Amino acid sequence: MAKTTTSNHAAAARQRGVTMNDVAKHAGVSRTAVSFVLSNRENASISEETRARINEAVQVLGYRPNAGARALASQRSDWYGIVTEIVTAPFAVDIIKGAQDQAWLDRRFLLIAPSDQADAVGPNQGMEDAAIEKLLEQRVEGLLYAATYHRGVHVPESANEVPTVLINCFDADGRLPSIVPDERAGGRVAVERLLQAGHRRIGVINLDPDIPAAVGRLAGAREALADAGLELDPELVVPGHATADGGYEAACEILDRYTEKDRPTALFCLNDRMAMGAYDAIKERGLTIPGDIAVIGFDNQELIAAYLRPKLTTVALPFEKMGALGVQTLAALTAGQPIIADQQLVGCPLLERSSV
Amino acid sequence: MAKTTTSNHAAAARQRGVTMNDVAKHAGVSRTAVSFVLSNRENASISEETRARINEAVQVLGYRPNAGARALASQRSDWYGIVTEIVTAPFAVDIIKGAQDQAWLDRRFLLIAPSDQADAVGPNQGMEDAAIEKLLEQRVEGLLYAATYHRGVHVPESANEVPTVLINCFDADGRLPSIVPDERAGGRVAVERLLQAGHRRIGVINLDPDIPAAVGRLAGAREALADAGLELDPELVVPGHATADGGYEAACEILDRYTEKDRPTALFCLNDRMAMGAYDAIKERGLTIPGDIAVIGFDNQELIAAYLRPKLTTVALPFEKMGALGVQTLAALTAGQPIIADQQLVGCPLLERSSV
DNA sequence: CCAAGTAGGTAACGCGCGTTACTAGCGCAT
DNA sequence: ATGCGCTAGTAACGCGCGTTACCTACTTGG
Repeated sequence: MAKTTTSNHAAAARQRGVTMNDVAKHAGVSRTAVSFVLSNRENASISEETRARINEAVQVLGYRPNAGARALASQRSDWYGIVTEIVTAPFAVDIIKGAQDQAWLDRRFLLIAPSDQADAVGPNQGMEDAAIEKLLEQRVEGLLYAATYHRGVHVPESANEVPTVLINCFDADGRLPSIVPDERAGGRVAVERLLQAGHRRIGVINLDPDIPAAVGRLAGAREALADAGLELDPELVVPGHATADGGYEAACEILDRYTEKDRPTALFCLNDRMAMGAYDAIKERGLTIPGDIAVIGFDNQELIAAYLRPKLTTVALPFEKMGALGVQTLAALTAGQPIIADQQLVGCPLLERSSV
Repeated sequence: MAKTTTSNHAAAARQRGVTMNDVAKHAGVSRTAVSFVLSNRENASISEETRARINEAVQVLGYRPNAGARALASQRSDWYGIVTEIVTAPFAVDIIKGAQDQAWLDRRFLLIAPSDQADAVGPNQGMEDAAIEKLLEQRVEGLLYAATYHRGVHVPESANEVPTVLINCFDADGRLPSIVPDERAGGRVAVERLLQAGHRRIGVINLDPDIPAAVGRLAGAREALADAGLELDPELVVPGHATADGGYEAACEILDRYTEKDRPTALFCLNDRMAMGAYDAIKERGLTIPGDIAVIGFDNQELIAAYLRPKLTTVALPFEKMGALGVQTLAALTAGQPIIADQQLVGCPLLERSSV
């Protein structure tokens, strides 16, 4: 009964917003005392008894601090902002999640701004500027700028007003710290896995050869082969369009080009979408995975890799980890610590499934 | 040159935060005048000349309003909050995007709170409460509560303190307005499409028969058949686990059970993941899609539907639209307008691709 | 020449809170 | 009695802004 009354009281009071003043009155103390207790001030001398009275009043009235007012008075918001090109892109989301989780652990709030409105008119740049502007209006203490695929970017100038960290991309103008996947190590681990399974003739379905992902992954593949005393046969590297259809066509070409003896026994597809297409090409020819041809992908696009049959062994891009690291780096920067490194590389773990 | 100076000036000033006072001084007017100009007040009488001077000062100094202070003074935040179980779930993200875009159009900001931290300890409920609490501390004016799959939910009590709208779920206690997909109409359109293509014997790979998705889609399928003077053969409805493997097994069962003559010529898979498995079963038996067997899915899980070969014809769940509608409904509620309806149904459009 | 507008502003309060400076009371040594 | 140091607080300012009430010219009609 008493409990019901209390909770009703709380609900009613909240309607109009219970303030510290209300709490102070209820506890019979000054608002300052309440503030001291709530912010757990070290050198404040408040007796245990009044402290208890205040805490009780907070409970009874259902007091909830006003984050905006607190930010205004204390001149710090505890907010970070993240702006990313395509909020619904499968990868952007994982970055956001990693950052969000980490921010939550640090008792901070992550404001997420879209930079690609559905009905945006004109160049994307304008949208991005507006998003950053909006975040700065909220007085975020730091900014995260994330790309959906690893590449160089030009960050709007307004980002320079607060500490900024780039995720999954790097500053083409070379001033801002960034966090990117270690593509090279990822390519290496993929091919090492194939070598370990006994494959010596490995086909590679390549991406656009100019992007960092292709450059890094291919370099890693070469390293792994070199370690085993092998070389990458240029003929076995076929270009592919970064889709399932592209992978299908590339796989067809490589499979039909050789006799059964010369045919590669494994395919390293530089992304999972292409691997998905390669599966079709392989199955179409009556070959089995991994019996006749082993396949390894890259990206770990869950919806594909985990549902293909057999499930696809692939190398994961560490999006969540990059997001978390981004927040940590930002925390360090806003705390005035020096930058750890211009560019932090994050490892790409191999995910063993059933296609090798 | 002059421009450089200006922008430097602006950058330097922003460091310490340019306030309205600074603008007022620069323009030689009172802060009130600045406020009037910036908020475009109707009945304020400011001459065109001083208005121009103020606007110029804003430009020169690089003034940016402080959203927190504004919220504090005006007693309205222009913020909505959204809390959803699994931020990275493929569907949740689309809801967020729809809501985000709409909020942006309405010049509002959407705060996104996760209710499923990676390292959450104990029951999920605690996390959700904390997330809502955090949003209320930011003084959001309304709350969106989204689920990743259509179902009944219990919303934490604290959500009652501000207008709340449910998306892709409904209040099991029946008090809050909700927005859900029209599963029945979706099921109907799927089967109508198959009928239109000449199929008369249609297999259905079902979901857990108790969830709203299964109930609605199946009911819609029955309606479509009834309109064509047909009945749904109970034997042709096989239960499936909601994964690719589940779809594979269900499809195997239905394909192997009949002779070529009695075999259904089309499969309605109640989700795309199962359709993905069904593809494998069909191809494995040397049958072609859609030549021998047409397949239609549900959900439009892009990464699957758009990359399967042939691309999967499916019925889309209108996540973005639901998100947008959620924000619109919230806007109406916070404006004091009466609720349009307890439950708003949103249509599920058919996406024609190549599997029918 | 005077009262009554009207255009063009400004002073001052309060939003909810953090923070600094100050005070009142008390025990204790001088 | 006086001074000192300590505990347990409180008064008051300011954060940046919206808003109301008010004030001062300058017309305009009578």
